[in-house]
Amino acid sequence: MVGPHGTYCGQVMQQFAKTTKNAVSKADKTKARLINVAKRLVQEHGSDVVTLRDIAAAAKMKAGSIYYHFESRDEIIRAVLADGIGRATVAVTAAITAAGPQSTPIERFHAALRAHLKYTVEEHFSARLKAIRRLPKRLRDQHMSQEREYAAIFTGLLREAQKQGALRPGYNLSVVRMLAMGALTWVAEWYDPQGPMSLDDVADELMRILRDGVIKPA
Amino acid sequence: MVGPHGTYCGQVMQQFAKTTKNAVSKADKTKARLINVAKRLVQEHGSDVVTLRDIAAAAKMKAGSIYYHFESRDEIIRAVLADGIGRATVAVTAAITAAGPQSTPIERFHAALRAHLKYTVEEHFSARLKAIRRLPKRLRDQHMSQEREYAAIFTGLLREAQKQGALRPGYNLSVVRMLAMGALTWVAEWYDPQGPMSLDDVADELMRILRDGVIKPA
DNA sequence: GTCTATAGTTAGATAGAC
DNA sequence: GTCTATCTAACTATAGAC
Repeated sequence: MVGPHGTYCGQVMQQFAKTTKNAVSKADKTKARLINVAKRLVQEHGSDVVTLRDIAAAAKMKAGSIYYHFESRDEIIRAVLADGIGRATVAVTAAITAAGPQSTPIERFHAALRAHLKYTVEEHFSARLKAIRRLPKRLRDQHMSQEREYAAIFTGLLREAQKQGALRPGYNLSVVRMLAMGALTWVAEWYDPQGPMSLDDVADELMRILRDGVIKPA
Repeated sequence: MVGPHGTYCGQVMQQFAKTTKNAVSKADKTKARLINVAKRLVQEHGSDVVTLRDIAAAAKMKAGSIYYHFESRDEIIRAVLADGIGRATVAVTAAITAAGPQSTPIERFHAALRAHLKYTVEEHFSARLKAIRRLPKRLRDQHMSQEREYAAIFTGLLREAQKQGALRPGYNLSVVRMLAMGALTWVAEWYDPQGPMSLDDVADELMRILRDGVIKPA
């Protein structure tokens, strides 16, 4: 009657860890399916309005059955958040790697922003914001620590650029990073895929602002 | 048994309109008090978790009595949003006026961003984001039209600056505005009032980015 | 592992007394 | 105008059959 929660307790990004192992039980698959289904629903309707019954129905199960795989509704939401930030990390680090070892930190930062924006908008990241506050403290702390690791990727690139003397002096890099990523986080709220700009265009526009500024020098 | 909803139906920013009239009934006062109480609760706990019973208790009433003043819970949330954006508009236009007629559009834009940030963070504007999606379409449309009017203040200043030739060419001003305001909207998520930076410092940092860029010219 | 059935809560909303 | 009392409808979560 007790589900296999304990096995993964404390682990972060279960599904990524799992793929490196051989044993993938039926429970693992069902759990992963539930996370994917829940993610889709949360993206579409917001984390607050999605019920266990919704998730169960979309996964062609009954609501009660979910409790075999998760201890509570909050655990599912947390798993969705962890999945999202895990995949974002993969996407961003891949983009950085793709920039190549010859690239400058600024070029890598640019590539990272592009990847971040693409992921953010396509996965409707802002739906996540809504979820975080509602989580019980323990789960929220877990999420915030993942969030910090993710942010550190970007700050690290800026710091590299700074060390190479590529930045104007006098900036607080954390503040610059938060302003830049805030600008991109908000894009999901106004971006129109039917419009003339691609997401890369938007990221490039931000990069141009960071590079040149908007205002003509007097 | 029917409340006075119809009297104000379709009106925007009731409380601002009211202050210009003489007749302020008891119902008007109670309604305003309910909006203020609801706003405080929404700021503290998020729009989704605040219940009518919470609002009633904080206003020292019983839940059922609220229905004399509002048709539904959604109407209260909408009133909170309208109140918020109304006050933000007042704050921003006041800051622009305070910049004086001799000021440049860029200076006025700077003043507007400062006021916007101050209001956004102090009133925890981001709580609002959470609320918008849940509103029924009719109320959401009303809110979005107010939102557009507010945004137009900022785009207007940028367009003035552009006309005076103060901006670098090739920028989409709406995109610049949305990126800049997105950066500030996100500030409420990370700003620490105990930290070394004031909110004006943050706004100034963004203005410096917009002015000079972050990256050294090659 | 998934089901059915249901306990236990809590929410928004309404009716009628005062 | 505000109250009490209550309806109805949802939700999370649990228990036990299969």
